[in-house]
Amino acid sequence: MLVLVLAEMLAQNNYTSTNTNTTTHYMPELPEVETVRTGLDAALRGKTVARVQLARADLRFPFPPGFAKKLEGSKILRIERRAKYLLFRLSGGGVWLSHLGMSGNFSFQKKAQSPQKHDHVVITFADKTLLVFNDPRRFGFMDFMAEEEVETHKLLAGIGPEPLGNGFSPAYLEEQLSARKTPVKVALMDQSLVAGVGNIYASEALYLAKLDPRLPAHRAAPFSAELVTSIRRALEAAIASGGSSLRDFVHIGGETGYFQHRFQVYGREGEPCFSCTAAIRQLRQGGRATFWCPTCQPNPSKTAHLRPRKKMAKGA
DNA sequence: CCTTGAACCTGCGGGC
DNA sequence: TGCCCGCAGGTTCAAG
Repeated sequence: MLVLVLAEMLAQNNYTSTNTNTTTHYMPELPEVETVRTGLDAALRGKTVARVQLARADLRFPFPPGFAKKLEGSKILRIERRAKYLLFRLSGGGVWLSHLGMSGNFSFQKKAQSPQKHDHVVITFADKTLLVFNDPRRFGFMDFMAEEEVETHKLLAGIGPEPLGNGFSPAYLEEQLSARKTPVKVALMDQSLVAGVGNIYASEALYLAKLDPRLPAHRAAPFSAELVTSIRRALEAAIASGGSSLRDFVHIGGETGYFQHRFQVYGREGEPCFSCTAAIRQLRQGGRATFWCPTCQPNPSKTAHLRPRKKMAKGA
């Protein structure tokens, strides 16, 4: 049953056989990747890879040499997430790493269907079920490594603490923000500072924390406790929404509430703030769109005096 | 070291 | 209808 749920949920963009729904884009930041991970883990755990077909030699990067052969014959033990990366742990000690980029999409299929545009990887399992990776923009990619290489993998080694883990403490965040002049919103999107916070949830978290996204990071540092709480709340709410849509899907029959997850500010320029009704505003920071409420997230010059207290001298 | 901006690639919606 | 433009979840890289 869950298999059907997953197939539908993950095949939003290229579902063909009974597609009557509008196409929805899903946005692979941490909550979305975590929801995908949950679904894939439930559907694929224990399955043996029989065949891997690549429609091209590269996505964002070339597939590693012998990629298909390294997967074939292995059993999927479990699927983990680190930042926005998926790690498929395989029997034999191999790890299949995957990133969804901007438009990557895994769909699970009970039987082979006619290939769709941008289907780049088709994996057939021993039980004849299939997993298809579709990615129009090809910002996604895949890699393969031995499990002992995970910690030192070039793309994983520099990633900051998981925001929902213990390593992401107010003290840590304050230290990190204090050393930066860049706008706090840009800082939160830096994967070396904290893992998995992307363009949407950076705006959402700052709204919850009532902080102006333009505030220089070092001036936001005193509010690190609020920021940690707000980041976690924003991410957890979205994950919960994804989880509930997984459960509810069977009853809804086509709509995934997950994709209707309501954002407080993202994408809502000109619309009323849900808290104060002021018009949500938009600006560009580091080339990306930022959304904020000018009333609930007041100007830096007005927040300066709100500093709780002077920072205590550090050390012994 | 930090910071900024361009680049990667396709699809879509708005304006004309 | 169609063309052109800007924009979109992420990350890497070069240059300042």
